[in-house]
Amino acid sequence: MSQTAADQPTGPQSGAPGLAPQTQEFLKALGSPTRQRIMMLFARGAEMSVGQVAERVGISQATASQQLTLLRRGGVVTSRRDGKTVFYRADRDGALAALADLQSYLSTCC
Amino acid sequence: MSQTAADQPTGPQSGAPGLAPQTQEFLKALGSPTRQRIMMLFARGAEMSVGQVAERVGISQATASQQLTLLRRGGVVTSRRDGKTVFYRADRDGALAALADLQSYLSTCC
DNA sequence: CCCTCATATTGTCATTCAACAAAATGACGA
DNA sequence: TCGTCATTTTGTTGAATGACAATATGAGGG
Repeated sequence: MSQTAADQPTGPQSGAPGLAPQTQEFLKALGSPTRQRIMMLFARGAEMSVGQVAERVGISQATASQQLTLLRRGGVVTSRRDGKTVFYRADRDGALAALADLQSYLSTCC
Repeated sequence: MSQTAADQPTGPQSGAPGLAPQTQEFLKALGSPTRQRIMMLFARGAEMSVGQVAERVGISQATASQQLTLLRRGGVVTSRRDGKTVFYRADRDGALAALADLQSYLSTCC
C-alpha cells in the first residue's frame, strides 16, 4: 500500500477538506453512550482510577480499561500512573484541539 | 413550565451534564469515514442528488440514500425535492448547533 | 392508465463493536 | 523472590453497522 507522493495529511488547519485522523478518533470516542457517561465522571477536573470508573458506570473493570483507551486515543482523556493504579482525567487541550479541527472542517463543508 | 430542580432536560445550553440526543446523532453521523467523505461533496454549499453522491463516493444508490438519512438525522444535511430527484446540501445551522452543544458539553466535563 | 426514472425501503451477509471472563503484565511490600 | 493488587491484554459471544441486490414508493410524461 505505498502511497503516491501526493500525500495530503488533510490535517487540522489545512485549507484542504478532511478531518485529522485524531479528530475521527475523537468523534468515534464521543459517539458512544457508554463513553459519554464515562466522560461525565471527569467533570471539574476529577481524577478517577479505572476501577472507580468501572464501578461508577456499572461495567467490568476490563471493559472500563478498553473504553478509556479509546477515549485516550480520541484525545479527550489523559492517564497518570501512581503506584499500581492508573488515574484518568479529562484532557482539556486535546478536546479543544479536536473541537477546533471539527469547526474548521464544518466551516469548509457547510 | 415551572422550573423545578428535577426538570433537567440535559439538552443543549443546559448547564447540566449530558449531550442532547441530536448531538449524539451528530457525533455518530460524522464518526464514519464514508459519511465524512460524503460531507466533503457538499463543500461551498454544493447541492447533490442521491445518485450523484453514490457515484462520486463509489457506493450503491441504496447505501447513499441510507447514509444521507443518517446525516440528516445528525442535523448536518437537509434535503430538497425537485421533481423526481432529491437534492441534499449541508445544513450550516444544524452543524453549528451541534457544535455549540458539544462545546458546552466539553466545557462541563473538561 | 402505464411506463420510466429517482429515491426509499427491505432482506441478507460480512464486518465491527461492546461486553464479559480468563489469563498476562507491572508494581509494590513482605 | 514470592504473592498480591490494579491494570492491561486476549479470546469469545451477541448486538449493531455497512454494504449490496432486489423490491416498493412516488413523480412526471406519453
